[in-house]
Amino acid sequence: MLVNINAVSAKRQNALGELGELSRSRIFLSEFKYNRGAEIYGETETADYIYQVLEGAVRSYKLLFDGRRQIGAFHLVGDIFGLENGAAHRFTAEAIVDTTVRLMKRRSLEHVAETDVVVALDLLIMTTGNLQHAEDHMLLLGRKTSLERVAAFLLEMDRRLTAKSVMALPMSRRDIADYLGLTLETVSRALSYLHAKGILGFLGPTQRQIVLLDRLRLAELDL
Amino acid sequence: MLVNINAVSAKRQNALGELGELSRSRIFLSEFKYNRGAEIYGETETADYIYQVLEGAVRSYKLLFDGRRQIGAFHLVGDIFGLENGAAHRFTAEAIVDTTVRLMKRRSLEHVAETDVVVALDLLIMTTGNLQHAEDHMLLLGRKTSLERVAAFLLEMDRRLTAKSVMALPMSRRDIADYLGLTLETVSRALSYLHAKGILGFLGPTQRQIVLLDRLRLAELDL
DNA sequence: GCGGCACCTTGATACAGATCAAGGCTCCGG
DNA sequence: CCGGAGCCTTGATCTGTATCAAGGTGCCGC
Repeated sequence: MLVNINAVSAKRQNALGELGELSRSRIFLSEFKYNRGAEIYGETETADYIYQVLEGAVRSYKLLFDGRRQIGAFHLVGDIFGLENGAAHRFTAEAIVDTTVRLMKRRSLEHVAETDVVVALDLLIMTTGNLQHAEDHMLLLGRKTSLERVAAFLLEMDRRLTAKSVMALPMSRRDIADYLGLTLETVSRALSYLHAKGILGFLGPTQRQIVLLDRLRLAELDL
Repeated sequence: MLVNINAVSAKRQNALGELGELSRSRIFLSEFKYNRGAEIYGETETADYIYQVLEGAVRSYKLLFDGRRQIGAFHLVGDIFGLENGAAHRFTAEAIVDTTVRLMKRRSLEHVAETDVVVALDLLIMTTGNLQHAEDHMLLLGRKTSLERVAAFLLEMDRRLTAKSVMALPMSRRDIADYLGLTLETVSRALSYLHAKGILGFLGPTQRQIVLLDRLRLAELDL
């Protein structure tokens, strides 16, 4: 559901690192805001738009009938998502916190890609990046222990989330668990263990602000 | 390692369903044969060629330092693999049985893609297909039970392997286990359970020939 | 400022699947 | 025909993670 609309407010000049040629074509239409928890699109819905996170964070997931959930990716500031190269979305996307996205019509992008080989290759590069992430995640989900998974998660977020020393995780323990194929209790225990070992520290009153105190030992835990 | 070379033996006119425009450009160079168990390329090797299976079957996998293995995909007759869109391979590929592949230089494909938008879009379609498979497999590895995984595997092989009523699996129980994130014993037990329930039958002296007797009930076991 | 809710941690117990172990079958080479 | 290797099944036991349970903390609305 669209919660709040700020159409065509082009004041933001965000870092478009991965956009390549797309950033040069003026086909991003407008901004939208989604409240925390709001659904951006549902699995199997027709893919009319693609999105870029300007502020906030998004989770993409699949559900089984009985409610088991697998989060395939978190989308952070700057990330592009919803790029399915097909008629229908393959994940449900939800705002984890209040989130602003920029969006464009998928058909106009397709149209450009059909004639402009540079845009087509940009799409290929982005899709390849998504594929590589999924391939690494299969190894994690199929063969790593709970501690290895949590260590890998922290290192991924450390790399992606910010240059600052403090990691402000937007997602809950349950989100992390559903990303790592664990339960929230197991995630919590792994984090407590890393805390006790002096590998990380907690900051705020909530436990979502984490400082990595020993990236080397953390990396040794992720094989 | 290349085991046996049949260069430019173009006698085979295989079904190239997924190749699209690529099948029309005459850039597939030659055929190679790999013995059962032979490595086609290693993880992190530079990706000089891309491959199509003409006969046989191939497994693509990642290893952890202590030997834990995750197979990301099986490549069957007609499948194209080794398409990394980057300098280095991200998996190790091995022949599961004696296997013949057709191969082409990656650079010549890249060269064509840089000018021909149709070829670039073909590459995008193939990469998107690989991504979709990986996304579904993340759900399986993260959230499905052992029985659900084995049921999903059988249905996938039934769909991909042959139109015939008998499924001749080229891979061992250990390969299946490493694809599904299980042990070979758990795979064996799940197959025995499905046999006892009358959902499948075994044929030959070895247990690799399987007949699906009740696809409907099998599909109900895969959520 | 108080009550309730969302979120997190920690402890106790249960269980699915891993591990350890044994034996059977087929194939192959001598 | 025999012996051994590779592969598979089945049984017994173990264990990592899930499940069940209780309690703590911060935050928000009234």
